[in-house]
Amino acid sequence: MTAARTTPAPAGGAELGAPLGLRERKKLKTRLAIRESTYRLIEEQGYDATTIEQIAEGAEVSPSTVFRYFPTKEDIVLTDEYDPLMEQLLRERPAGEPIIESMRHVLRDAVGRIQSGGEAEQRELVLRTRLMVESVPVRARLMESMSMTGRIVCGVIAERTGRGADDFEVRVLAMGMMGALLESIMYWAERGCVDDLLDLVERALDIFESR
Amino acid sequence: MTAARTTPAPAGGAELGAPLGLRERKKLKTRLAIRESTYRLIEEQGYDATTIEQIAEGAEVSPSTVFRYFPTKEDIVLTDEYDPLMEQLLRERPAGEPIIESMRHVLRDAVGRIQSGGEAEQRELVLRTRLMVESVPVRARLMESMSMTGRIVCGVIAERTGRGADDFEVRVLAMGMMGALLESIMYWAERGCVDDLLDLVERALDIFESR
DNA sequence: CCATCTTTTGAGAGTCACTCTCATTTCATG
DNA sequence: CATGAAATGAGAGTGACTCTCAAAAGATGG
Repeated sequence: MTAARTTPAPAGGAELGAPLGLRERKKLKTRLAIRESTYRLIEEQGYDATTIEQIAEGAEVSPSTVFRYFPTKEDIVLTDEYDPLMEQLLRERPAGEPIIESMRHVLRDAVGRIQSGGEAEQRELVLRTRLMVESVPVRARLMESMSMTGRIVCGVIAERTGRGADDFEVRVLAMGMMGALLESIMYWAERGCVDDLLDLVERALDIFESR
Repeated sequence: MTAARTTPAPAGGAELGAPLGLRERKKLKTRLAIRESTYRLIEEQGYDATTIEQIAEGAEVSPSTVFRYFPTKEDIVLTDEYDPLMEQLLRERPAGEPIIESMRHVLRDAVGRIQSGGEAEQRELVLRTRLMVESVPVRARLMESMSMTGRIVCGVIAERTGRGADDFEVRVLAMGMMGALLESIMYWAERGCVDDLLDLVERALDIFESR
């Protein structure tokens, strides 16, 4: 759902064959350490009160290093790797299927994956979503990445319909859907993340579909 | 279209009776001076290269004063007073009319107003829209204000349908529409603002309406 | 016109995210 | 183990934004 766009990414894609040298393993660990330090601090004292310096200290790296791994503070919280996954799942759907139907399946899959994943993953999702309601910059960044997700959806729609990804109708449709989706997440977050997210998302798609 | 939310607002609303003392007139002038200084500098050297200090200098005020009038740099460019106007126009539409139809009329009215307005107003619109494509923070701020506009639309829909403004369906619908609208503006901006904006907006609504 | 009260302003110091540069450390490779 | 490449840390610098405080300027009653 959120765009992955960081400098030292985990070696583009999921090359299984790569044995991953010491260097790469260390990078992964650092990246994780920064994230965890950030999550912990934010839960303790909130987003605004948490400085990069504290995050660096907690992760036992220098502030410079934090910025080498994440371009902005918001990105530490928001960057994830769902977009490529979503794109893949989306492309796997039958080409004839209406896009909304495809999205429904894909989202069901994705949300299900998180919910059945580790507890840590769920806490992360909740924290991130909470931040999105509480912090203006985080929300802004999320919206930005939503619009990137929208471009991906555009790509898929375009492929299926034979139209260009830059086609006006395609873009308007995709972003309309994104708006509806984002709002359903907001709604969920505002109510303390206690409702069934999957249910909300599906309802949002229903609403969008039938008008 | 964009939310007005600044500290020294032009005396809330349009109280015609107020004779406007010297103090108020000065504030208005300062506000305008800051805006104009900003627009000029941005056109000359771009958004990022323009600092608050330069803006202040150009407007012949201190940097502190700039922040007293506008909470952030983005707000200098984006703050406008369309939201209240839109809300008013929207409420003036017949209650039975479908919301999309109402929006169509309101937008037609609003866009028309700008196009038939002064040339300065049009240049402003174009500059702002261009910035939205070029600058990440500006775009973020615009999205934020779009979601505020969405809340207003929610309010109107709620009134008409008798549902709460916090009703899930209402919110999803409103934000979906906003997404579609925003994307049509992006589309316009990306193509150099040469197409007919009104036409695009209406098409966006059509698309949104018929699915 | 003056005294007083309130609002607006400017100046300055301070915080924090983020950028750039450069020397040092650390891993990879033959 | 020597050599080259990549990652790190340290430090200085920029710019948006906040806060505080004293000076300036408009509003007000006499």
